[in-house]
Amino acid sequence: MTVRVRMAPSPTGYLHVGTARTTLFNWLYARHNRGTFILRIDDTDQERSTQDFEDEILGSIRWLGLEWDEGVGAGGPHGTYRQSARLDRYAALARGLVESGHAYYDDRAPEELEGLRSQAQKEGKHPGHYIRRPAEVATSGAIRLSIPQDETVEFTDLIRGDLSFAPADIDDFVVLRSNGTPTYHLASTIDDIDYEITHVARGEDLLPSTPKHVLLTRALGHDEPVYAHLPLLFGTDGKPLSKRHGATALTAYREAGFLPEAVFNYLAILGWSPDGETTIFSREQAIATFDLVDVSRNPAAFDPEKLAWMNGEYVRAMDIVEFATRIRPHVEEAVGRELSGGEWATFNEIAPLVQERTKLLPEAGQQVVFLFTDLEGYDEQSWDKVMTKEGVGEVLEAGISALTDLDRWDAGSVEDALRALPARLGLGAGKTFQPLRVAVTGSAVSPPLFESIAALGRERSIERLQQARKELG
RNA sequence: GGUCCCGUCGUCCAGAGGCCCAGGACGCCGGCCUUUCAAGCCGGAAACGCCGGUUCGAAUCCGGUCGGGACUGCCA
Repeated sequence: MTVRVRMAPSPTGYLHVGTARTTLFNWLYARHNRGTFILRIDDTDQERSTQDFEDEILGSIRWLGLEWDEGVGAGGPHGTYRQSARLDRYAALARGLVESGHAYYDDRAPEELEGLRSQAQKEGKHPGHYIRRPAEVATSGAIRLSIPQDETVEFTDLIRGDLSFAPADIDDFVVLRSNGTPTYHLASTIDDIDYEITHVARGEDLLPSTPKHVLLTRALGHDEPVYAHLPLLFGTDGKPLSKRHGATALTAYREAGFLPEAVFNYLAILGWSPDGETTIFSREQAIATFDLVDVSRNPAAFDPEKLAWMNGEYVRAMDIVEFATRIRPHVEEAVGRELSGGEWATFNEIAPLVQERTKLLPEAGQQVVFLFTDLEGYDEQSWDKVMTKEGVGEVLEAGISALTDLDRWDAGSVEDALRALPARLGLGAGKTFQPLRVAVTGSAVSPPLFESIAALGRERSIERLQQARKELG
């Protein structure tokens, strides 16, 4: 039997990192088993569903590299893979359920139902205990599934093991609303049957609904798929992941300059690992070893700091040409204009040094702005810390003459010339080089000094040293 | 309130009765390297929620307890 798994986002919001991880695990499971990964759109909620959200979700999934084999945009033998196109089918099957005696019409008023519920709660019982088929069944209204009371519902969860639910704790839930539209339970269950889904891996929040889906599937005359309920994602404080923990939309990470392969790796490590030692691994390695049964049962905290560290690992592991190419947009963004071919050549000279100290791509742009824009002043802290010291003026002057007399202009020559300064001035290396750094780059924090000066060029380097000398008064 | 799920360092993961006075990673602390910032290297602090039981032996099995979470809609 080939594995067929699906992801079924509702286009009513952005792709949440938790949903992204669920998608990732489904994808990994399909790839590991050489199965089929299906993408379906659960857009029964026409009010809240939008094309923009759908585009955003699909774009995010593609960005992560989780291509799907069947479904929206990819085609397949099951039509549009959009629930909004299948409303008639859901309604027809719901009515069939009434005919076969598995379901019944219910036209009781909301207030009446509410009364039954609060009564059940008052008595410490499950609402299902009261929301049952009335003696007098209606001939119209919503359609509820009738839960057989003589049998406990049992099924196996790949992650949690054998689970069982007492029928009294399952209410006769609505499958078709009185307006004829299906509930999530109905549409999702029918789709899983029609699309021949073999494994349903979803968030643990759906676990309490699973016995309903099992019963519904059986009432429809089929065997239920294998379920796997993934632990939910939390913040590092143990509270459910929300805005106050930072961005929860995957696109926010994309825009912040995270690499898709790093996000992929990080999401995978939330609730799973290939072994006890490995933290960084390729998608091929993940595919080779992934299995749903190995997924952790307890909730995982999404830690942006660890993600950032991991992103740095991926940035540094990147091929230098690729790195230089990928940060171009960020460099131009930081500089505020497009760069010329010559400027790119300059940039490429120090790109390897920038790469080493980059965690997020946009930071890389910040590191090189000094090369392509005029210095608009100095970083205040840097100035106070290094430029207000005794002897800074002499250092700058020595630097100016050392560079002016240079025959050749490259990092090595610049280094040779400047290395001689500390001894000549009777100062420590730091006392000599830091003032030069601040003068040339505007900050006490920058890429390595000699390479920076070499890349800046003789004329502009000396200009900046003179400018700083002037600022000193 | 009820049903269900979960419980190893601050965080993620490893551990499926002796290999564990618990291992790897992020973060943190200290050191080395060093002209800055990173990176790298070395070292350190840091956990089996609690109580019983089973067993020669328990992080691993059982029970209870406490704590956290999800669900409890004609939302998904």
